[in-house]
Amino acid sequence: MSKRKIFVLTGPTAIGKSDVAVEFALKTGCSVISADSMQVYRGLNIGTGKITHAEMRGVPHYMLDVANPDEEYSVGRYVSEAEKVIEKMSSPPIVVGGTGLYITSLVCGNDFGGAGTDDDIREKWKSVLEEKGKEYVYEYLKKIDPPSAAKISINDTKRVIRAIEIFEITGRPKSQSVAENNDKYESKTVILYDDDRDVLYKRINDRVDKMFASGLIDEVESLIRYENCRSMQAIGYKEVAEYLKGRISKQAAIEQVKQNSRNYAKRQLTYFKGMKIKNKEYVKYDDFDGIFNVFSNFKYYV
RNA sequence: GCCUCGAUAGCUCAGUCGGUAGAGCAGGAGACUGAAAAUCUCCGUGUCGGUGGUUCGAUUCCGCCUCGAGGCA
Repeated sequence: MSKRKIFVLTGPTAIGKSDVAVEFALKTGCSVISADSMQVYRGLNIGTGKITHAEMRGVPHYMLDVANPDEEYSVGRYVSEAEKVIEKMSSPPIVVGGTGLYITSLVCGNDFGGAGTDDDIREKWKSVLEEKGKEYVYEYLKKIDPPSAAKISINDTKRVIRAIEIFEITGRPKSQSVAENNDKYESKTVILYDDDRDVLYKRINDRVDKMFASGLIDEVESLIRYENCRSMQAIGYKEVAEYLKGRISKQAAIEQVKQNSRNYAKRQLTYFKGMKIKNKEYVKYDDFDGIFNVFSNFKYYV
């Protein structure tokens, strides 16, 4: 059985992915699959820059609003759910989003070594971390999985604990159980870019201003009961929550949302650059013809 | 007008008992396999406000000037 084909469109936050995707979908008749770790949550609309119903212009969008804000969504869940959606499609979809890990995991078919998650194990090691310190936890990882320990910083406690978790669930060290990419799909990826960093940052700042103008604060207020949930670590939400609790001024919240968004965009750019994925190509964000050309050429040669 | 305190990296500031200086943030580069809008790693030469003086040597001490902040009139 030959591999299914997918188009992938990504780029830093505020570069204009959603619009391009709809344009492309309207021209080709394909559907859009979101690849965004925060737009999966219902109710997180303004702050995540989620496309509105009107903006979809009739194009079917998937993987938006698939979880409640108090759920703990994850890459693993994303991959299996998105795969199911793609299975049902007769023509290639366009996968659009800024969450690089979701994209690479979906396209490559990562199975994460068959290890899921185990809250008990995580909680256990979190308390060990608090009681005995990161050195102790790191030493343990060194003992059970030296190659992983060598790659992970002692300070990156999330990854240290995850590596231990994989070992405790599967009985094998992460360095041996995580499979190589198996290229689940035949994909063509377009990374939208802007050659002027300052212009990108300006666009981000303006977009944040628009979010506040369109009611971000009210949106966060309506979600404030989820403040300790994973969804509320999203940029735009955590900062506004601080404001609503009276810890920072409104102006400070706005500035922080801008700052964190800019830092996030920077990290995204680094991720895309190093993304190990086949057929990736950079196209300037406003070069619509270029984007269409890249995708349509791909259509013919596969 | 007088007095006091400031003036050091893009920003906020530390420091040098006189031997040309360092943190946080910003910025840059990088990592990333079930928290990823998360998490983590690396990168710091700047007329130490200007100008005279003391000194072997001044960003550091002294004088004057400029600009801030506050106080007294």
